[in-house]
Amino acid sequence: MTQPPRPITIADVAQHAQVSAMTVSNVINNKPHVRPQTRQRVLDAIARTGYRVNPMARALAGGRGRMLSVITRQLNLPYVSEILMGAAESADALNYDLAVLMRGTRTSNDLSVMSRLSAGALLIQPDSRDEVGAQLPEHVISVDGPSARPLSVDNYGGARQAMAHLLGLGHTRVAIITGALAFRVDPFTGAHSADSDRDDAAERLRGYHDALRDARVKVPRTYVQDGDYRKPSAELTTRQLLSLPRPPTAIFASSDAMAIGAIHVAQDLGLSVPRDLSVVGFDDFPIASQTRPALTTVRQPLHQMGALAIRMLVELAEGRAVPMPPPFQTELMIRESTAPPPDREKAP
Amino acid sequence: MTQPPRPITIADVAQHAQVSAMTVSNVINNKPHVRPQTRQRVLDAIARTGYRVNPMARALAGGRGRMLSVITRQLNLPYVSEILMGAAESADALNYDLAVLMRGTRTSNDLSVMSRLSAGALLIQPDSRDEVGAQLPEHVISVDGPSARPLSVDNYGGARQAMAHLLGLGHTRVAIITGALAFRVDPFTGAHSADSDRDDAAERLRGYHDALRDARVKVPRTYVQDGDYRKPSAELTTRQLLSLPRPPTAIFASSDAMAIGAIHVAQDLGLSVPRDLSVVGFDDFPIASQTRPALTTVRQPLHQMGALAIRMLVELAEGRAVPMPPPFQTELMIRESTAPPPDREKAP
DNA sequence: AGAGAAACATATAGCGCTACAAACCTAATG
DNA sequence: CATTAGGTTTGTAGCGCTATATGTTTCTCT
Repeated sequence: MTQPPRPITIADVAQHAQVSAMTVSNVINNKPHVRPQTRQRVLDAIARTGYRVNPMARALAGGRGRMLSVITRQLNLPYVSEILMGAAESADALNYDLAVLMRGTRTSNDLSVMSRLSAGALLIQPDSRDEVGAQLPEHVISVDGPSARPLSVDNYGGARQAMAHLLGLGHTRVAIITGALAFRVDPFTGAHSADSDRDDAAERLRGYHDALRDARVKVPRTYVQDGDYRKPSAELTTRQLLSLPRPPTAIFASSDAMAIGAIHVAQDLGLSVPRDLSVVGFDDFPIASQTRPALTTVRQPLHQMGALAIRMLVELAEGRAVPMPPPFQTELMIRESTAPPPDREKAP
Repeated sequence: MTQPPRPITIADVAQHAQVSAMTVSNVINNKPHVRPQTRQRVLDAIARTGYRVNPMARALAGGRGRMLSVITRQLNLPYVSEILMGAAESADALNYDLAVLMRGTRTSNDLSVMSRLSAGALLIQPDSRDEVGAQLPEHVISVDGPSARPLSVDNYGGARQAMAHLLGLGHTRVAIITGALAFRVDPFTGAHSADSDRDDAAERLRGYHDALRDARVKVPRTYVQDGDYRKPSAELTTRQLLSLPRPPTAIFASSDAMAIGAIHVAQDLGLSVPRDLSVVGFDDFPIASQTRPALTTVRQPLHQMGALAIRMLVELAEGRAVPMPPPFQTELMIRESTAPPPDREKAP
């Protein structure tokens, strides 16, 4: 067991440079009032000794580190990793370090680590009352969840984009597979109220309804099917949709995973996508462009959101005020899974 | 700007419990020699005050925290996130916290944070001389890269599994698209030597060759095509393979992404997979089972590797010796992209 | 040249925690 | 009943750094 050599401290550097420890500290932190010549001497000593700051000591002593953290529950979701990569890029550019913390099942004790060690935190899908969020709201930004500073996507607008595309193509029989609608059913009154914090699915559904209404297109109630963002739910509901007496000619799926599920079911039933059925997804995950047919989908600017969140965090950390940006706009990625409805090709 | 109230310290708790700070520390750390009654009193005080340890102070003072870190460069790769999720699960079960650090482009200063704050680190695809790895090798385990304690997958065996399957199906015209072969070409002598640290691709290729040799199957040199693990490279080479005068009836792709690329090209050329062409991938990423046809592929137990790495790290952290496990065995996931060669169906 | 103001450098005092060793209690011995 | 062994508790002394205040220079201006 090799004993790691005693780490170099600020005092060692001070000795080498023939200055006080404080001066070394001042140099490290780019404080003013250090003569260039002295600064250089210290810098040399740092290089010579191979000194590195101990962020813990620094944090303990009151200074905040140049580290930001992202706190999330899952990691293997494209949703999360997209945000993360945007955040990482941005952090790198701003010369901050990024730590990703996965909170475990129970509330993590050491969650406080980062909240103290880092200058700020980005929360992805935080709980209603996330500890960090509650404890130091002024250094926290959240995506897809409540906090003092939530970043949001214009889900409603995205849905309208998707519907405008479909409607524009001539579809009138457009179904939707919703995301997980976050309704809480009161066990006593039976009343169910939307969880206003996590309403992406509902917003997309609203976009669907409004688009239909504005276009004066009427669809049967059965065209609205509940999904849960995941593929199996879409497979089930697509089968139901396609076995309807008057099946839809287009499906707006509230996630890419569900869109892919819908396409697979359609193909299994001998239908061609997009000739017989158009499908639009939501998210634009990396797979979306890799499937056959490549998926037409609503792109969420997750990468940019991650990047912006970090930039805002840095602003906050460095004491500047930051205005909250408006909801992020989505972008419709038109690829191969949508086409005019078969009717039209026959009719005119 | 609400000033966060001064955080509760060990001293506050001590005062509440009418004991010394040291006793509180002893209780927190489950040290022996604390009377149950006293312990309880302290525990109550902790609950009452809402005290939480300050991991930085603890780390500074010499104790190592219950935190492990994973250090990686990328996050949006299925490869990485699979390992990560395994690690997260395991860490959670062992009551450790997990921090994921993304090292930026330059060597991160605060990389040392975790190496000091955490009890150990798992390095994913570390550089040849990663700082943490070099500085405290006794607390580091790596996956897919050099370190004192590298975890490895039996790439050779995996390739042989894939080939045995193909050969068993009756294929004799089997091509391979290799991964990124890490050869370094000496600019002077022209000699090229394999980078022994990152030899996955070469190992898979060796498995391919040996399987062919053992089965006494001869294939033209053109059946070995260089890829780089990514889809575009496979699309290019598959086109070449299929335009050969005697095209292969099966392709062993060294990654799932490349396998999917191969399938798409084949489909574009009007071939049916697996009827006209069998394709085997390597990795078994989540997408593999979601494609049509679902991909037959060699599964790397990444999840388990992540989980084991953490378990080993905990052992190391707690002072026990851990033997290095043998290379992880792969598993062939037989799905829909492989079938007997068309020849056979005609011939007999 | 001397006063005052900058600019520069340094001592001091912790941040919250844990080793370590010393002190304090029991209760079981001789 | 003093002695000792053992468990139990508590000071003391930092860990490496920074805020603050307090010295030093050095420069500027009259």
